[in-house]
Amino acid sequence: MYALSHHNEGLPAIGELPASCVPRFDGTVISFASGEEVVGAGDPTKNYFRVIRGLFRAVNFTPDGRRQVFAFYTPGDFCGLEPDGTHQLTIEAVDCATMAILPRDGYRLRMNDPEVNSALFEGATRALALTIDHMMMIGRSSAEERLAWFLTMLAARSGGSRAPVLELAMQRQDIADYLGLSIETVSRTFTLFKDRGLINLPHKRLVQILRLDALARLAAADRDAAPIHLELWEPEPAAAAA
Amino acid sequence: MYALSHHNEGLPAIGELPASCVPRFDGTVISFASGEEVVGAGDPTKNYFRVIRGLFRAVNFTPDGRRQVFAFYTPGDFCGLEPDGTHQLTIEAVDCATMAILPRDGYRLRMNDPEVNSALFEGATRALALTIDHMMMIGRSSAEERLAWFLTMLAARSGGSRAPVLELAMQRQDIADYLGLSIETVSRTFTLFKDRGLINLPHKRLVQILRLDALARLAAADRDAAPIHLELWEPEPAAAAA
DNA sequence: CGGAATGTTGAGACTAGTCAACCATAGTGG
DNA sequence: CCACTATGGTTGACTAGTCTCAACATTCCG
Repeated sequence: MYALSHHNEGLPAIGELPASCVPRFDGTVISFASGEEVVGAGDPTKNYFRVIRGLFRAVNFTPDGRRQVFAFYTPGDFCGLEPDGTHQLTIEAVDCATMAILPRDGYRLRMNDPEVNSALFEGATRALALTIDHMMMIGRSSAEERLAWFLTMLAARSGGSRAPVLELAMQRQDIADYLGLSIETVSRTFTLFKDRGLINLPHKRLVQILRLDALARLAAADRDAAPIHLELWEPEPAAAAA
Repeated sequence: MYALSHHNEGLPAIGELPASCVPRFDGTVISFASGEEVVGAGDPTKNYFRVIRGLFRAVNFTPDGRRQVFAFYTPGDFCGLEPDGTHQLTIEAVDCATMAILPRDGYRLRMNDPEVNSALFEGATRALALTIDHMMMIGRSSAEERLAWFLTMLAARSGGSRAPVLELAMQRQDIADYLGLSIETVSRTFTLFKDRGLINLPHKRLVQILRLDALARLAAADRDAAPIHLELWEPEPAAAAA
């Protein structure tokens, strides 16, 4: 369990949050150290969770130790939306991060509140939609396509910039287990992308995207597409008017 | 779209359904021919669906034609639970089958009905749970483990018998695309299971499970488990008391 | 500076994919 | 009733991509 060790050593309290982050959900906010467990597989499903700060991951293990990372959760993301009495996934903090704990009982009592309902339902269906993509990728893509998909997704999440610099909070093993690859293959594919000029790796945890267009095309798993040329991915409409 | 061609040629009408199948959901029931599309990827999300009879599949394609079967739906299953304005998945009839069409508008109007809400939410989270398993399997399992997982799942769905005979309504290509394998590998693995005495294949579409215990162990992806011995999978408690 | 953890690179093995031939079954029409 | 065909399924030979194991490099931290 997440152990009520809310050691908020100088971390921002709930007061600092943007209002949009915890709308009409009153929950306890708890901080987790890197690697610390929020819930473990098999724990009773007492709460929902919402990320306040930092990065979390949902993982699952086979009996013989193979590991699959099911999702990464960033601020604003809901998680813990599982049916039945026990959690199927373990949720852990990737780096030092904070989470709002939202007791399920409270929601059950408010089952008639349409806003709560649609928020929960929306969360579940949105997770489902993402998972469809994820599964498609794992089931049918090459190593290159998988990593390209991952980087493209991170770039999209991180906001609008056309050549974003991504800070990878997770380590290679997490990426590998998220993409269904071995850590070595992930590493080799990073190197490959660097050698091809698609990215820069100023630091192991820092990825500068140089050719988002090329990555996006790879990610789309469209092997019939033209083999990459140097057009801008999304020319500014303002500039185009000149 | 699903074309209002409800050609109910001698098929059971909704009156024949067990009451539990369409509880308090009043929708039009439509029949589909084998391979016929219920909704296509990109169609607007106007309805939810509930399988009445037969088998449906949810599929997705990459731009270059690779195919992934996301799920099979059997009677009682909900589907069409997707967010946003358009469907991500194509839903098709595998064999000749019927589906209840449940207009979303109707549900929105009944957002305050707690029963409808929990049914929808339950459907979404249950789909999510299944998908977690599915993804774990696709991401981290060998061909043998995947097929064992598939057969074990079908056996569990088909009811209690300890040595069930499964009728596969779907063809090998569907199984392959569901498991993220090639059709040849699926075929070879069937043959392998037969040669090992785990199953019998009286007909291509008929699988007799001989060693559910062994399949279940394979499916659990537990490579450290004892290498299969002939204990009964689930000895009858009554018999054990003797 | 030393040690541990993390990441990269290389060589070889192995699983599953691809391509191609073959087989089985179910219709269809003479 | 029997070719003839179409479809779906199986099998074999070969290939390619990824994993495994091992060595090495780098970064982090005490």
